[in-house]
Amino acid sequence: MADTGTQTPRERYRAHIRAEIRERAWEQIATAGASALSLNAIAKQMGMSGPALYRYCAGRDELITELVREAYRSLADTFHATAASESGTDPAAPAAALAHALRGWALDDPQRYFLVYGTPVPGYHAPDDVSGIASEIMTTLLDAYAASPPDGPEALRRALTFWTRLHGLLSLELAGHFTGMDVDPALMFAAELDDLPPRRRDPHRGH
Amino acid sequence: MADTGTQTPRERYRAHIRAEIRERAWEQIATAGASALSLNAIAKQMGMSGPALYRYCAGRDELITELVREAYRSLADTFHATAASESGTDPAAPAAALAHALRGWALDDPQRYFLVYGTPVPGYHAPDDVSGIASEIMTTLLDAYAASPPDGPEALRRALTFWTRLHGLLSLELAGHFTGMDVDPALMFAAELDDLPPRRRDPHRGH
DNA sequence: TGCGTTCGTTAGAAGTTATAACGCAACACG
DNA sequence: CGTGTTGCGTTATAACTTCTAACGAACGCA
Repeated sequence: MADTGTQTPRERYRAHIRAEIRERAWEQIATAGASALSLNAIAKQMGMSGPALYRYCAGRDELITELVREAYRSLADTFHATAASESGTDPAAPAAALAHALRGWALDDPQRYFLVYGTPVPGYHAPDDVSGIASEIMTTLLDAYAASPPDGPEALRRALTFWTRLHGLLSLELAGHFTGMDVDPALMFAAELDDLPPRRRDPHRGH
Repeated sequence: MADTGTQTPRERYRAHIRAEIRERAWEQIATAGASALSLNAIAKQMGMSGPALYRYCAGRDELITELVREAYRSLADTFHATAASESGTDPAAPAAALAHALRGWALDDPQRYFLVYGTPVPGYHAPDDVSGIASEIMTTLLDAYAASPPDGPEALRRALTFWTRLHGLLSLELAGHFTGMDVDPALMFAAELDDLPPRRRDPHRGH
């Protein structure tokens, strides 16, 4: 993006190292969870010893925040791509396409999903740009529902229902709460997706 | 249960200390999350220094497992109590009662909820008795749905839908993903609860 | 009263995050 | 092409953490 060509060798090197740090961090998170992420272990894996890593990242929390940002960005991009590729086809389907994209993204790396939608740390507040990406994701979903009936509040309600229902299903599936319970998550997902657009399209405001 | 009267003074003392340990642990978890739980800090809070705690609990993981068990047990008891108190009243309502009980239990201590349904640690497997309590919870929910139509698979489907939808809503609410999004979680919850029993072929009573 | 169990202590090993100070290599500039 | 500044990686250190080992003292039971 920002003139990659006019990078000094040092900037180039820094970017490379930082990328490798994030890469190793993702590996660790995938195998042992975010709470087990160790800067020291990453440094040793990269052949350098301990404090050298602090040249490239301010600390453990900053690195995790960067990974959270990367995860949000990844989901936002996935949503954008599916929304774009689905814009020409069946105008009633974009929500379904987003649903499948979400499930694929979640199954692709469960811990990445949990980094976005998992247990929050009580004190922690995400930086502004991260919540910006979060609202970007929500907007993409909202657009998918605003397409058919150009109705604000109703589209929001549908988008929220999409989000909460699919998240409930995915979250429990990824956490392994369905194991040994004779239930096919993929089938459940399909069933919920089928139920998703509330059939009562008539003005059902009264609550 | 097992003759509390015939406790030796030492057993009595041990039980008291262990209870205080769990109490302090819950305080820490509520304010800083489970990943920040520190045995050392608990010991200092209790006026004794560090390794003394290892007389009462095998280690950090064992303590967390005990808290997870306590959380599961608490939810199971809440469900049992709700189902029992609701057994005499409206036979179509027990699921709704369970739903409100679940939401109350979740809001009462969000981190306790996440200890049960939050981000899992990839390697960790809960001990048998904990998964026993989990299935006990599911059975209570299942009974609430098996009451009206004595139909196995359909009751399971409804119970699972109850679980996944309400968990999705609660999980996102407790994690704060609705903040700044002009949405009332309580209203959303009521709306989802209203949509819950799929009204396809309900012989007794439509909604 | 005596004896054994159990408790809480301190000491220590092996980790972790994170900072400070130092030497050296690499880059940039005259 | 040399020189100087910048930045990288090192080791040392502090302050944590979990957890084990060994010791003395208190407690309970006979």
